[in-house]
Amino acid sequence: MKEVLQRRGLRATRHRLRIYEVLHAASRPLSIVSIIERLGTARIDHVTVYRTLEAFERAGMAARVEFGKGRAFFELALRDHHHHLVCDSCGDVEDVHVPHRTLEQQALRGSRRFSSISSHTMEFFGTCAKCA
Amino acid sequence: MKEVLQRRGLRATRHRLRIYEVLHAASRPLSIVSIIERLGTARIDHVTVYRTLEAFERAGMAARVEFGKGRAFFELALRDHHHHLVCDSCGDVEDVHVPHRTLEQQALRGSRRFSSISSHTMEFFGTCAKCA
DNA sequence: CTTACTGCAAAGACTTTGCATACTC
DNA sequence: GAGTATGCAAAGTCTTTGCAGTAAG
Repeated sequence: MKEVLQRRGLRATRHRLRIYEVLHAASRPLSIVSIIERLGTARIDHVTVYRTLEAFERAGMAARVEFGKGRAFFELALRDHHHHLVCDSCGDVEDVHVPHRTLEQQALRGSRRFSSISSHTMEFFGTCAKCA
Repeated sequence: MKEVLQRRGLRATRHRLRIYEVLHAASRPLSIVSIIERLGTARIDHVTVYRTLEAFERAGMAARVEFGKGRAFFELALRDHHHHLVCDSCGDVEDVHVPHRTLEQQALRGSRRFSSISSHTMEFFGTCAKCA
């Protein structure tokens, strides 16, 4: 695990390993607050959490996700590109795979003023089986 | 124009008409700051702008859009459902139409834990012709 | 004249910055 | 030991809340 960080030029401190563990265990995007809660006894300053996630993101280890909730969520960026299904009621998140390559092509084709598209975001909202 | 507001149960005050005008003239999503700037001499308190946009949204007259920038953007919700193409460089926005009905169906089909999908968000990021 | 709207002040939620100290490699 | 990482304090940005005064229907 230390290697994962060092290979990306990051120092493998105890705090960073712990944050990595939390993200790995969650296997879904977590808000900063939620990450701090799950750190439990580790008691890491919130500034450090912000800076660590920023470092992870820059290193391509984590991805930032927005659910229109006005705050950032993070997940490990180990898996392939996917999208999220968010429960309006309980906030639970499920990964979904939707063909998206053609979406960017379609968008570019439908555009009059853009010359290239580099990325996109897509989230779905609904009700999970538990809440239904 | 007053009718548009009154028909929705909102009082047609000078401020609200002015904010409506600004949104209409822009024909693209605007941040609160940008709206206040465009109000020019009107000098409307930012709290009023927030509350007005909230009222417009509740009445179905305006839609809130997020571009992952940590702040809200608003546009009139008069036109049909569409998505946005945002320039990474200058922030310019263009509307694009991408078939999306099937997207929600695909997502639901690919889900294991959700029973229904009610909405989605989708934004594209790239470079506009001007900035290219 | 009743009810909704507005402005001001203040607080709240989330995120960032500066700087001295502590730790990795 | 050089250079990064951390904690603390403080500030910054965007948004919301409370309340008294104002205006619309």
